Amino acid sequence: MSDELSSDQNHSAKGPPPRSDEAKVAPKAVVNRLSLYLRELQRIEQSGKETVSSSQLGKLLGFTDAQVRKDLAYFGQFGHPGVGYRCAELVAAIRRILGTDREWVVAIVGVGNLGRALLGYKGFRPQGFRVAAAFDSDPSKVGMSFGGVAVEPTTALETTVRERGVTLGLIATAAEAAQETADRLVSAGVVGILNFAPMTLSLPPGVSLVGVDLATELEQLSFSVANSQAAVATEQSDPGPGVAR
Amino acid sequence: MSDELSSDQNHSAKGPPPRSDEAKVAPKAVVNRLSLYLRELQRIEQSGKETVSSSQLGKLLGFTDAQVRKDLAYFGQFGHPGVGYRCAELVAAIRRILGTDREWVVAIVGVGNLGRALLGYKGFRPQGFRVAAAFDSDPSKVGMSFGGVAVEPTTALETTVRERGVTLGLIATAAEAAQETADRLVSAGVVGILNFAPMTLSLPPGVSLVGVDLATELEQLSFSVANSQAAVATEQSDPGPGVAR
DNA sequence: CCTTGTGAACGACTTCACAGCC
DNA sequence: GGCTGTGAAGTCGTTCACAAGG
Repeated sequence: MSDELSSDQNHSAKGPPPRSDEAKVAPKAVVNRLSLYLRELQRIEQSGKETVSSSQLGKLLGFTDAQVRKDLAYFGQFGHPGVGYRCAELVAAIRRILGTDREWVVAIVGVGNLGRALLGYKGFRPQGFRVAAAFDSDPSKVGMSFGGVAVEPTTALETTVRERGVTLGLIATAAEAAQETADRLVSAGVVGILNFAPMTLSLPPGVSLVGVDLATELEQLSFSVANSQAAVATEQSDPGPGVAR
Repeated sequence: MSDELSSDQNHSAKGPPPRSDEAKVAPKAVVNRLSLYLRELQRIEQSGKETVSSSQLGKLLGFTDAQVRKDLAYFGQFGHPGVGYRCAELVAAIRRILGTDREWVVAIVGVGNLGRALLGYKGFRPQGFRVAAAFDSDPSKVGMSFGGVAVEPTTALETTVRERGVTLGLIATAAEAAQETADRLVSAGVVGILNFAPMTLSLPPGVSLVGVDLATELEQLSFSVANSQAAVATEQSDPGPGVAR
């Protein structure tokens, strides 16, 4: 399957300007940068500044001012000419766009080194993600608690996920168990999966997937170094230019 | 993106087609997929298959056959018409391209939950990355050992990095310490950094950076779910631009 | 002045479609 | 028959540059 869906139609013949209101789905690269903007804005807000201009924000992240404005403009008009963007306002707007203005209940499957790190990670809560359950098939881990979450046997996955209203699943199992874990999470009602297992998953339409493979990330770095593509990429996705000089 | 290195400047006015030979640097998106192809190929090889066609490989990952062929063609001719690609051959070629046909020596700074997970991660070694050092500023952690690597005080960073020939640094510190850590790694000779701290880093030109922010990844998932952009992409991160200078 | 929002130009990436080879 | 490599066409994303607002 291809990644995008065919969601929106496009078919303007030629003559009249296609006036499609609304519905212009945002490029993935844009959404990626949105997270970066949010992170930076929260830091700026913390420092007491009330507003930022697109060029200031851009400079902090290595983007052009035009890029910043264009990105934000995909979702509405948040700026104030002559002033810039008010941090608090923009932070709220971006969180709304990303869907993190509400709380997402997440479950972690696989309590190995990585699963434990995720259970103990302090950065999720403030961004709207609450880890409410953890599962592992190893009986010796069941009953232990990490980051305030008790480990349950994998057999309890479906019932616990349903009972606690878990909507996102985080897979930190071995590659071999990843697909089955995904299937079970989906059947229990999870609508999005963040996969850390070095394995390609296939999911039914309607379920979102984001994958993070640690070895793969290092490979990207290796290539980058081997080709001296300096550049600075701070996060994921997006091709961006910018080398600096 | 400026994938170009600074080597050549561009400035063709208009007239004659710019004839840049050679030097067509691969799109970053392509390099990203290369890692995915590699992972899949290794699995296929393991299963005993000798060859794969672009359409088979594409189907496994959710890409079109043309995409797979085009991606590989950026780097040379690896296929055999009528046959497909020989797995072993292609695996070797991709590793060479990514630069993982040799061993990279890496160091991890910050031995918190995440740092320990990275130290214990079994997936690095087989892909060409050897973790040779770990540092933490907390004296109570110094001397402990994880994944066979002893934790050293951060004060030893420069000397140890140099002595062991570390070339890549992995930052798993708190956001506040990330920039200073990066600066020290760079000054000790590291040429690439994989940053897990939720913080934008700025590095001198010539040093590569890849960033992974766990909260950010979840935000992408959140957006995806909120917009039902199903998608099955097993990708992981990717680049971002960055500041430099 | 400053800064945003945006059409239009530009360039980057992807898909198509087919010639050539097994 | 099956399959790759690749120009050509098309789509998508970024940069430019400027009108309009505080």
